[in-house]
Parts: sequence; C-alpha cells; structure tokens
Amino acid sequence: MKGGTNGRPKEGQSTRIQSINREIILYAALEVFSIHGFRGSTVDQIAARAAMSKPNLLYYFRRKQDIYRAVLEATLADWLAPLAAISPDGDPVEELRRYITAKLAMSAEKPAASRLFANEILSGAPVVGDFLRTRLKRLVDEKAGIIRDWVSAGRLAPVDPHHLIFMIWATTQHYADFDVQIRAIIGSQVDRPGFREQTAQAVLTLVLNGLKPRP
Amino acid sequence: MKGGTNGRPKEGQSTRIQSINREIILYAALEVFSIHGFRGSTVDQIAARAAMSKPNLLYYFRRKQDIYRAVLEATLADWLAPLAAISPDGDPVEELRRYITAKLAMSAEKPAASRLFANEILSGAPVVGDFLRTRLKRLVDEKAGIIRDWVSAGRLAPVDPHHLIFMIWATTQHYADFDVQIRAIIGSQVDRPGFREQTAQAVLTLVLNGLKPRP
Amino acid sequence: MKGGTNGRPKEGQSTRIQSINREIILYAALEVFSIHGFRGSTVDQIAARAAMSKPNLLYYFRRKQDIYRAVLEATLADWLAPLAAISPDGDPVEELRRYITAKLAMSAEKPAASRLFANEILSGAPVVGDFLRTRLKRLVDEKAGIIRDWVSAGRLAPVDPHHLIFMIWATTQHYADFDVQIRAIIGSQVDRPGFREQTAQAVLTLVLNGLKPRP
Amino acid sequence: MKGGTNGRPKEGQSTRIQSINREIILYAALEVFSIHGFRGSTVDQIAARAAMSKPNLLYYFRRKQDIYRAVLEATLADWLAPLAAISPDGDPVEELRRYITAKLAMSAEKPAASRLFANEILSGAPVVGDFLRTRLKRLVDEKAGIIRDWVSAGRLAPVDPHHLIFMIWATTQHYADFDVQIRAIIGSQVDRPGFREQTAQAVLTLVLNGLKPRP
DNA sequence: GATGAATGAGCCTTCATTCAT
DNA sequence: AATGAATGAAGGCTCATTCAT
Repeated sequence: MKGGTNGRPKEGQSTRIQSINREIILYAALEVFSIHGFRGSTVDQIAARAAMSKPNLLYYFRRKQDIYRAVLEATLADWLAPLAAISPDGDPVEELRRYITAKLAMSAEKPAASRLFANEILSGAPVVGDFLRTRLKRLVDEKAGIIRDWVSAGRLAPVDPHHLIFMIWATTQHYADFDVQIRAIIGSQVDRPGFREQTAQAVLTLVLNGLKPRP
Repeated sequence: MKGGTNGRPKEGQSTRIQSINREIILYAALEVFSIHGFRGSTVDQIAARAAMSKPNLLYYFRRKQDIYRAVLEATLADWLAPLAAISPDGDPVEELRRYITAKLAMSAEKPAASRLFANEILSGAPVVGDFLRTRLKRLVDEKAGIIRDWVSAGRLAPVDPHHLIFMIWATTQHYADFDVQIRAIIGSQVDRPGFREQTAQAVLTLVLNGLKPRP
Repeated sequence: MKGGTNGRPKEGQSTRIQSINREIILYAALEVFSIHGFRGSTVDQIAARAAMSKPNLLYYFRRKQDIYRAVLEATLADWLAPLAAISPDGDPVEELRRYITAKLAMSAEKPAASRLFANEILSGAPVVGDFLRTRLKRLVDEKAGIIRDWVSAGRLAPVDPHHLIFMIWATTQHYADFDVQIRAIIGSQVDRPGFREQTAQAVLTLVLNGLKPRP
Repeated sequence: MKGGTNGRPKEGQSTRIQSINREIILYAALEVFSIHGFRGSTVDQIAARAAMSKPNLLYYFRRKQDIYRAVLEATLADWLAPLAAISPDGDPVEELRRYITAKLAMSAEKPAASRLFANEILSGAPVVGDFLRTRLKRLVDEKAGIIRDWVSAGRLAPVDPHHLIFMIWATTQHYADFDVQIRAIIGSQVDRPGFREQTAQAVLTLVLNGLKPRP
C-alpha cells in the first residue's frame, strides 16, 4: 500500500486514479466555489458535482480549506502567465494588445477561475493575501516599470502604469465576473459566435484610442 | 385591537426607535454581507455589529433574507442615480466625465455597497436578477441610445455604447471591489489624501484619450 | 389604582373590563389549546384569537400555564355537572338516558372543551391528574355505587358500573373528539339539522338495548 | 458513482443496520409523539429515547415531519386490519364480537399507537386527513353495508351501522387513549392479570345486550 | 480506494417572558 | 390598561469532519 501508513494520498507519489480523481475534484470545486464563495459552498455540493461520495472526496483532501487552497493555487499560475509575458523589448501597443487579448480569452474560457478569484478578493483575500503582497506585487511592480519606461520614451501616452494595469484587469475580468449582469442587459447575444471578437475589438479600441475623437 | 402574530413592527407606521434601529441593522448588515456574501454571513455577525441581541434584530427583520433584500434595495437606488443623470443635451465628454467621477466617488465612499452588489452578481443574482433584467436594462438601453447618437454625430470616437458602459462600471467599481488587491500592490498610498483625485485623473485620461500617444 | 402596587389584576377584585377580557382570553385559549394541546399552542396564537396584544394578554395571565390551568378549571365544573345529576331515586333507565343525552349535548355544543380535556389526558394529565384522582374518583365511585344497587335490584342488566360509565364517556365524547374523522366518513350530514337527535337516538338504542335482536 | 446530496440512506436499498435503526427510531418516536403530539414533541426527546445522537437520527429521517409521517403510516395498516376482517358470511354477532375483541386487544397491546392516532385527529388530522377521506371512508362504507344487510335480515337489532362502528371505536380505543383517567379512577387493578378479559366481557355484554334487563 | 454511519458545532428561527413607558 | 422593545432558552436542521469497515 503506497502512500504512507493510512493510505491517504501524499503529494508526490500518486497512482493514476489518484491524480485523475484529484483533477475531477478540483474541477468540481472550482465550479462550486466560484459561485458561492468559500463559506457559501458545501463539501456536499462539490462531492455531488464530482460524482463522488463525500468521505471519498475527503480522502483526497482532508479539509474543505485544502480543496479551496488547491483550486486557488492551480488558478494563480494561469493568472500570472499573461502579465508575465509582457516584454520590454516589444512594441508597447502591441504588447498591451496581446495582454488584453489574452486576458479576455481567459475570461471567456475560464470564467469560473476569474469568479473564484473575485470572490476570494471580495472576502478580504484570506488565503491569497500573502501571494498578493509578495509574488503578485513584485511582478506588477516590474511590469509597471516597463510601462513607465515606455511612457518616458514617448511611446505611450502619459498614464500611471499601476492604474493602467488595474484598468485592464477590471475591464477584462468584468466579462467573466459580471456575466450574469451583462446577460441581463444585452441578452443572449453573449453566446453568439462573433461576440468574443467584437468585445475584444471594443475594449482594445477604447483602451488604445480613448473616447475623444481623433482628428 | 391589534391581533398581530407577534407584535412585530408593522410596515407603514414606525416609531423613532424603530427607524433608528432599522438603520443600524442595515448598516451593520451591509458591512457583513459585502464581505462574506449572503450564505457566508451569519445573523450573529450582523447582530454583533449592530450591538444588538440576535432575537431583537429578528424582531425587526424576521428572516436573514429580509435583511439582505432590504440592504440590496436600499443600495440599488444610489446605484442608478449617476447613470440616470447622463443627459443627451450636455457635452458628451463632459457628461461622461461627470459620470465616471460620480461612480469613482461612490466606490470611494461606499465601497461596501459596491462589494455587496458584486457578491450578489457573482452568486448569480438570485435576488436582483429581476431588477437587472427590467429596470436596469431599460435604463442602460436608453443611455446607450444617447451615446450612440453622440457617436453618429461624430462627437465621440466610434465605440460600442454597451461595452463603453461596462468598461466604466468595471473600472470604477474595481477600486471598491478589489480594494484588498490594490492595497496589496500599491500599499498604503491608497489612504493618502490626494489618492482619489489622482485615480480619477488617471482613469479619465485613459478612458478619454486612450493609450496611444496623441500627436 | 386598584389591584396592588403593579396594577396586575388580582382575583377577587376586578373591574368590568378586566373580567370581560379574562372571558375573551379564556374563550380564545380554549379554541387554541383544544386543537394543538398545551405544548403545541403558542401565546401568540391565543393573543391573535383574542384580538389582543401578547403583553396585554400576559398582563391578565402571567404565564402560559396559568391560562391553560384557568381554561381547564373553567371546563371541569361543566364536565362534572351531568354525572353529578344522576340520582338514586329516579328510574335507572331514565336517569341514564338523561345523562347520555346531556353528555351528547355538551359534545355538540362545546366540542372544544371535550377536546381540551382529551388532549390533557392524552398528555398524561399533568394538570388535572390530581383532580382525577380525588374529586372525579369520588364522584364516579359514588355513582358507580348507585348503578350497582340498581343492578342488584334487577332494575338494570348485570353490567360493571365503571365500565358502563367509561363506555358512556367514550361514546358521547367521541363525537366531539373525533369530529374530523366522523366528518371524513359520513361527510357534511353532520351539519344537517336533525343529526344530533339522530345520533342521540342511535346511541341510546344501542346502549339501552344492545345489538342482539330482542324477541 | 454515487453523487447524492449527503450520503443519506436511499430508499429501496437498505443495509441491516439501517433497518434496525429505523425501527428503533420509529419505536421511540411512537412513544414520544403519542404523548405530546407532533408539535409538542422534540427531535431531542426522540433521539434520547432512541439512544442516538440527534444528527444521527436526522441522518435516517431528514425532518421531524418525516418521522411523524412514517410512524403514522406504519400504524395505519394495523389500524385497518381488524375492521377489514369483518366478513358478510359469518354470524353477525360473532363477527362483531371478534372485531371488538381484536380492537380491545390492540388498545391493550399498542396503546401508544391508539394515542398517536387520537392526537392526530384532535389536531385536525393534518397528515392522515386524506387517508380518512379515501381509504378509510371506503372501507367503513363497505362494512356499514354489510351491517345494514344484517339488520335488514333481522339478524341484528335495528341500529345505524355508522353509529355502531363509531361506538365500537370509541369504546375500545377509550381504554388506550384515556388510560390515565381510568387508572385515576379504578386504580391499579388495570394492571391485574384478568383485567383485559374482564373489560372485554363488560364491553361485549353491553354492546350486545344493552342495559335494559332482558326478560 | 471507497463508503455507510456517526457526531459536535453552529446557524436560523421561534417562543415565553420581561422591561419600560 | 395597554403596548413596543428586548432577550434567554430552546428547537429544527445543516455541515465539516471522523470512524469503522
């Protein structure tokens, strides 16, 4: 019997079925936590979504918190990737266009991840607080530096780099986090084929050119 | 000749102490619900914040749901006001500037209200769903029409009106909803005196002028 | 201010409005207790039926138990009267006929009283237990003696007096206590004008003559 | 692949320990409900009697109502059996003698069941109301028809069949429902060995022969 | 690797009762 | 004589977690 005295799966060594089940659980948990938040979600709900008995689920993750933490961590990596990709060597507008497009794609493809994160932050970031203050801050500050340089070089309009980043986050994530509201207002056209491209177009135009008509 | 079921305060007539306590409760509930969401909040927490015994709190609002609904409704009115104020007769840029400024002010002054709303939407809008599909949609569609006219007249750059409104919502509310994250990244300068104006400046510049340097 | 230092009404001295309100309360309490029993009834229900505020009701009867006790006691007197009226000097059949008729009349006119009593006994007679073991037992034993004498004298068929009394109680009270069941079976004819007389006729025939055809 | 909401035992399949515990609970619930009625009983009381923790009890029956309903239904079958056994082909007096004897036996052996039923009816039959109006009514009407035929054939004294049935119910159940009162009056002789037979003797004599001395 | 059974803690809500006016 | 306001003590039910198999 692998995995220690009580057969509970340790990370590192894991059979095929173990890692499969972990995936199933994490996926189910994401769906549930992203809607109801940590306290509003129940282990039962997650177990039901994972088509698994509750004790079996707790065999893989001993505590509700553990599942939550695992889902969040699995999400954070994806979260950082697009921002990390911004390079000081590219063309400023092109780099930002790519970043915005990537974030919008994530919102469309993994809305649950975005909502999970939003919920966590709204609750005061009890779990990812540390991450925000350390890794995220470092990364953001670094990229803000790049943007500042671009502005100094006259390659971007004079904007505060941090506010720019916040604005991009807000705008792109909004389409995932406030999906219900958007649907309530513009209806099912959200599900039409071209909607994503149209959205990207609108957001990019706005962020890059602004509202004032250019001569 | 009363004959009520429990001497619970009747709607319509209310004594001084009643309306005071109602206010206290709603204020406390806003604080609690805005952080933990509906399911994550407990009546105990609210009662504690209201410095009131739990049964006394339930003397004013029979059910947790009733409190939640009342807080939300009290919030929605404020919510609509700035958008409703956009007038077709004003200068487009000026009207939008005023709108954005007003929304940023609300985010700064009543962040809890914004978070409460965000939580409700994230949970699928179980309570305000109807409101979104009716009153909000009507109002947004009306204002979108105004913006469309401005664009047609060449007084605004060609933008999709709905996406513009979403973008403004996202950006302005972000400062309330993701406050914790913003603080984690740019630290306590959030609390410095001029921060609000500086934020407004940055957002307005971005939304109005865009990123690309203007010649 | 009559009635002592705190104005609570003492028995003995009472203003007109006080005794009126007491009556109203007792009447309302009878209706409620007779259906839901002591524990199943709430002061609220009684107050609502009495068209009175709860604190005002408790101004007259300090505790729920007090109301219950008062209603029961008010009922017991009526309860005993018909049995007490059985006289050793009358004709046996005539005396019993009168008794049965009187009990049936009470069932029809004051079904709630009968049900209240039934509920109390079903619950183990926590309040009237003493009464049963003392006053009621004395009275029943006395009347049983009379019946026994009648039997000895050959004026009644040889029956056990106690069982006879129980049977009369059971049969007559049944029409009040199990009213719902009777209605479910024989429907609304219960409310037809002649039903009471018809019932009396049937019960008397049975008790007096029995099932076997008489030659 | 279970995926249930809470690992609550499914109907249909049940392990040994499940059916044992269900029995224990139903038995305990019968004792409690029969004395205090539905509203007057607490899940705590039942759990205590069943020597089980409250949540464990609720693991088997999710709601207090479910337990109540289950106990009642388990009782109703027994309830109908003796009446259903009356056959048109037997001797009328003999059939009724058997019925009365059977009902008295049930009262003596399962007094709690009788009291449970009495409590339910007194409360207005909120749960068994439907049963009374359908299955019970059908059965009673059928048997009433048989009795009516017997009367027509001169094999029974002229009695109203429904009132006869009510009288038998009343009389036989009285010994269970009003046990406390009977004990208060005739004391502990209730527990003496021959009491049951003596009661049966008395009731049968009365119902069959009536009070008037036969020549 | 999986599940049925069990439980302590907590949460929403009701209710009898009291206090102050 | 009456009522609005307040509260402690349950009571029904849920839920994360553990135990045993």
